[in-house]
Amino acid sequence: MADLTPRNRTHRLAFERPLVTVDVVIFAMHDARLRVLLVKRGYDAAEPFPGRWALPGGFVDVDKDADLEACALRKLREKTGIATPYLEQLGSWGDSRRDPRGWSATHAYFALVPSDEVDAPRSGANAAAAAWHDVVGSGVGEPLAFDHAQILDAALERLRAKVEYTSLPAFLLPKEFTLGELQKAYETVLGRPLEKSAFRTRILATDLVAPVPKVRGGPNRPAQLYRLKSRRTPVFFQRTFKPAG
Amino acid sequence: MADLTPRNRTHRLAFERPLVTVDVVIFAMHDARLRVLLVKRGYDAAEPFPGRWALPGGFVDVDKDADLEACALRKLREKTGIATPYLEQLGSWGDSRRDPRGWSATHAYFALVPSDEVDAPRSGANAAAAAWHDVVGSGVGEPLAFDHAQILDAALERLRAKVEYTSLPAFLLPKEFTLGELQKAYETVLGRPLEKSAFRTRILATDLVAPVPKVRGGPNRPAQLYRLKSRRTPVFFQRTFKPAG
DNA sequence: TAAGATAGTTGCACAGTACCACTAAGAGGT
DNA sequence: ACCTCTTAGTGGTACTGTGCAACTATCTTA
Repeated sequence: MADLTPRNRTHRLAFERPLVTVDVVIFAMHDARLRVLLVKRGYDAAEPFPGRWALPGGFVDVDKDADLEACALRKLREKTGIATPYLEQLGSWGDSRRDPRGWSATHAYFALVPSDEVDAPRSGANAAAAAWHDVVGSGVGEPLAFDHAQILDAALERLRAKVEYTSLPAFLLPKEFTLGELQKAYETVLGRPLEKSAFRTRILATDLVAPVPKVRGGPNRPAQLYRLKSRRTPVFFQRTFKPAG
Repeated sequence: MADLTPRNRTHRLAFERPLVTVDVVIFAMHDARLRVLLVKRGYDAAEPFPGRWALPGGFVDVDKDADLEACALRKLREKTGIATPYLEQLGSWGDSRRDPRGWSATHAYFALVPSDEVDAPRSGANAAAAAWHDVVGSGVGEPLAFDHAQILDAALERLRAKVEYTSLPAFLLPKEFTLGELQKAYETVLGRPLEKSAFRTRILATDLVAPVPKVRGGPNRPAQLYRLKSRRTPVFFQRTFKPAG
């Protein structure tokens, strides 16, 4: 306990180093349902959690990855082909037992991808092993590899909390959308209905969207189409939607 | 690029592993000033950043540390003697260049410690090398080791953002405090004055504090003393203090 | 007794949401 | 042509919490 500045002791570099991974929780919305992309682990019994569903991720490659975010973007691009999603660092989980191969720490990110850019996981080498899963409650209804269920739960909690006061659901929609569709996205993530009037007032009072000179037709009154003013940066509101406490 | 499931490839375990560290941004408030605890790095020129101030932290010890949070708590306890602070994960920073010894990733935490429990850094082996620094703007007015200035900046940004809608400043105060002192803590962190009336209404409307049957005297009207109902869990408000957008 | 200082309250204006009712504009059936 | 259904979009009142400012309360010190 005398060593208060371990970085100063060169021999520490020879100490055992933890495993370092990056995992990405990728959310999308299809048919008014929130979904998350999972990959199925191989059946090689020598590997941990064979056959289990897991978050896309893996070891940091110190030769390929310039930094953690680049590593997360690489995983996401490999799985979905999307290069510029909304990407946010979620947190890190590290302990001696989450991976049977040793002390490991994972850096978790969560991404929101537009529903028109990924209808199906990307075709490719192991693409058959990746699939969208419906989110039900705080998970996907089945156990996941490692502590990924816990990470997914944290991602959902973060997402739902931020949806109360940010424009995050807009990143789950295609480039052009109606205010009705945006409200539906909010309601899907939150799991409760919102007041139409207050919702529209709030959205239009911010600098979030701009109308495009088009409408969406249908078996009823056409709706004005909007686009995001910024495809990457969310807007923060001053209030939450509904007093909850 | 064909390998989409690197965890399934055993030989990866032999790959080079990044260095893994934990750093803690420890905030306290003394005399209505926000301060952060820093440690001075040794002067051994073989080590990176000799003589520079740095955040308390160091390598994860896979034998001692059960998980990341335990590691952060260990660093904090070694430096301040405090065992149960408010502790929140801040984020992680990892890239190939932040540490000249190799690809490294740090897990950063930030802690809020009560002003009456740490007037001075703990005495001990290297205690002389630890000191409280006044926060000015987004830093401490001098360069720090590694990317610690960036981490400190992120911690301040997070703290100031959350102070707008949470009870975090309460964790910087002693066990018993007046509402005036609490308001002063908010104002110190935010750097702007708040309305007394609205502040009191907000605080008392939540389940944050309970009065203790004591008052604090002085050269004026005595003030009611309060204590936190929960010493660890913050309260979230529905609104921010002042519309800013 | 007055002055000074901080504690704590009260009243009014204003902003934004909740709630709810209303109008608008299309498709499709009769 | 008309009615109905459906979703888009607007308007009006009530309520809540903050901004602002003035007011009262209670202590010490001179």
